[in-house]
Amino acid sequence: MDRVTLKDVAAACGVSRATVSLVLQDSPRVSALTKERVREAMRRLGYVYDRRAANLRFRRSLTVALVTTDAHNSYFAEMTMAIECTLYRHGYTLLLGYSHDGKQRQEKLLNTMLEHRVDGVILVPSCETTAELVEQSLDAAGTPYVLVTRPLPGHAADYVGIDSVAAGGLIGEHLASRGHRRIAFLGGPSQATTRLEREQGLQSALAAHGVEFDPALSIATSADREGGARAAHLLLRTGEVPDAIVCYSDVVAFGVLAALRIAGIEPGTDVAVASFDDTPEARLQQPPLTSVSTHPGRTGTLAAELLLRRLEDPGHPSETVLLKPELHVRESTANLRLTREQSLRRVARGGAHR
Amino acid sequence: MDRVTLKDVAAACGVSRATVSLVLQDSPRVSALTKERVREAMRRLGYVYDRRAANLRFRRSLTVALVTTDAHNSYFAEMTMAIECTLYRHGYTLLLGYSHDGKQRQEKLLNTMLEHRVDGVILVPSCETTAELVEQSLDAAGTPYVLVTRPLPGHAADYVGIDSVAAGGLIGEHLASRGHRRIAFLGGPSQATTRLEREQGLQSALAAHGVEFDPALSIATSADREGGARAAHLLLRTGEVPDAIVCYSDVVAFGVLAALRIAGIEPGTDVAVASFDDTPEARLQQPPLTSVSTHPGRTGTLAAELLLRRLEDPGHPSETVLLKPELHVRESTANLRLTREQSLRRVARGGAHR
DNA sequence: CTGAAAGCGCTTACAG
DNA sequence: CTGAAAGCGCTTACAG
Repeated sequence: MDRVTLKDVAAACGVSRATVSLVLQDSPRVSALTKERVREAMRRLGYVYDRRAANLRFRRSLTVALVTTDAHNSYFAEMTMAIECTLYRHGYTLLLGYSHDGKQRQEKLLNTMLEHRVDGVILVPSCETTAELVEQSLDAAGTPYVLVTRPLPGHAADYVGIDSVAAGGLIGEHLASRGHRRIAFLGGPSQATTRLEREQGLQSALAAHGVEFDPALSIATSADREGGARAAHLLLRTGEVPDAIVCYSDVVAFGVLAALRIAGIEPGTDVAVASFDDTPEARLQQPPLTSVSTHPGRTGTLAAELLLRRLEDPGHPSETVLLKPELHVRESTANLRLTREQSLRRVARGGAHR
Repeated sequence: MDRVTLKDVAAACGVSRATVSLVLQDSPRVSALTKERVREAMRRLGYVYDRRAANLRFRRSLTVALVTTDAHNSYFAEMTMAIECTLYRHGYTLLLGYSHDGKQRQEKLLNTMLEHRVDGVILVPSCETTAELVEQSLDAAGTPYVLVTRPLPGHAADYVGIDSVAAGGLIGEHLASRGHRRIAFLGGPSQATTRLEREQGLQSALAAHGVEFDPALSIATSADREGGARAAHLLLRTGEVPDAIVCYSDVVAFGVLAALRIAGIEPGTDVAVASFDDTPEARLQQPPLTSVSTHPGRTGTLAAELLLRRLEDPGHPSETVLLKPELHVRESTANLRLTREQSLRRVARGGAHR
């Protein structure tokens, strides 16, 4: 038994395929009676609309591709859900691919998505993605797209992300104003724009308080738990415990916390710890983790909305949306009793550092 | 400028569309010289293969739909990644939809996926999904599918999940053997098969140790952090702190831990806490959480493999794969010093309970 | 080794 | 209000 098509439905009610097609679109040009008869036949025969065929004519597929790095990080999971939700509400279906932060895999995925004739693409650029790469694939194919989370320097396209410099600044300001002077920045891939920007913001804010950021305390690793643990090890190997540790992300921080404890250093007591993302898990740590919210849900929603607008109006000038980060101070940096003790140590050590 | 099609490429090299199509498939029927010429032209013109059109003829779309509940839970995030990875390796692209555990939304999503003519579907059935519902949509359309994570009683289809009864049994056995007698089961939707099975396994294992499970201590809520907190409140309102709390999932446990602390009850010290999923976050709690691994990655990979096999061989008898759970004992239940103290209390209270 | 023709399932002007 | 015809971009026998 073959699949039921428009032709079968048409034959079953003695009308033409054109009429059935019009019923499908609920066109006012078809009488109510005919509509009812056709619809009844569709139900009876178990007809399922074939969008591929329709889209071939129609030149729209009502699909959007999301190519992202992975979903281990709950930031990306949140963002993905928000994107799907927004697309769903507008009748679009999501095609999803994980690049695993690999350039080659990303290229293959983008190509496949284009072959599937998605109407648009939302891309979290993998680590080594360059502006040329995107131009050669997406722009060349004339497929609208939005970049998310990681900016691509020197590239004019719709972009949604967090203001990473400001995010770094928030933490720097917070730590410096509490008197911390020796501050490490742990984890995250060294090439990542996000990392560079956060560090830059951190550094500027510290400088504004007369605190110099020591590049030797910036240790780049992968942006996962293992990376955090590794960075913490490398830091401790220098024999120095800084006043505060800023982690590239909450996930990195989890690894850092574990490594510190193994080394007998109590986070929040012996050293302040702060990070980026403000995942739900950050709140649940012991001590609860000071973290800068990067608004994954809002980012996803905005990205989808920006893309949908561009689909409607391809000529719309490209737009960059930078969300404002928010600092959430928790016990990992806010325990006053402890910071007072630390202040003493800090003062005692002060001369050696400057 | 219109999109470049086979026709344009054919015209550019003075061959027919058929020949270009054969080059695309690297058919041995075309000479090497012609192939090179055609490929060069495709590059030069920026030709992008249109799978929709190809599939319309070919009757395969090389796409698979995943309809799952959400991705807040890192269990589902892991599973989704494993599915995407396996599909990618076999040349399939993933269409993704989140039902948010809603029956209606799931139905709409499934319908859309069928309209997109996916070759197969991987479904995490939403809460109220019945066997009939699945039969009316997926079976009626003749689209192969695999059920994941949540079984559908009385339904013969490919299924991959964890043996939830065994999982509950592992925790029951562990807690009973440590002398715990009053044991609560918190969180998770009451209708969920998974919940029923875990509770059943828990109850049986306790019974084997002569411990009776009190249904009054089984409190169903949503399967998220808030649900956990709510369940803990309801439990504490009875005025009793049980010996141990079994949580429906790690995420629920995070809510329970927070609520206990707010109430001045220290998890691991005043009450043992265990849960299901063994997410990376469980290890990172204070105290580290005893949890039963439910193998999300393995589940996803197997589900995709089962579906791919069925796509190749539609007549293959349907198969149920039940993964064996694994108990990971950590400090939340394993702190011996504490359990000894608790034993005393327990003994002192023993008479009152039985 | 290559081409002309039919067809996948739909939609869209154009007639009537 | 409804139908006949062309066409979306590809593939697949069938000829030559």
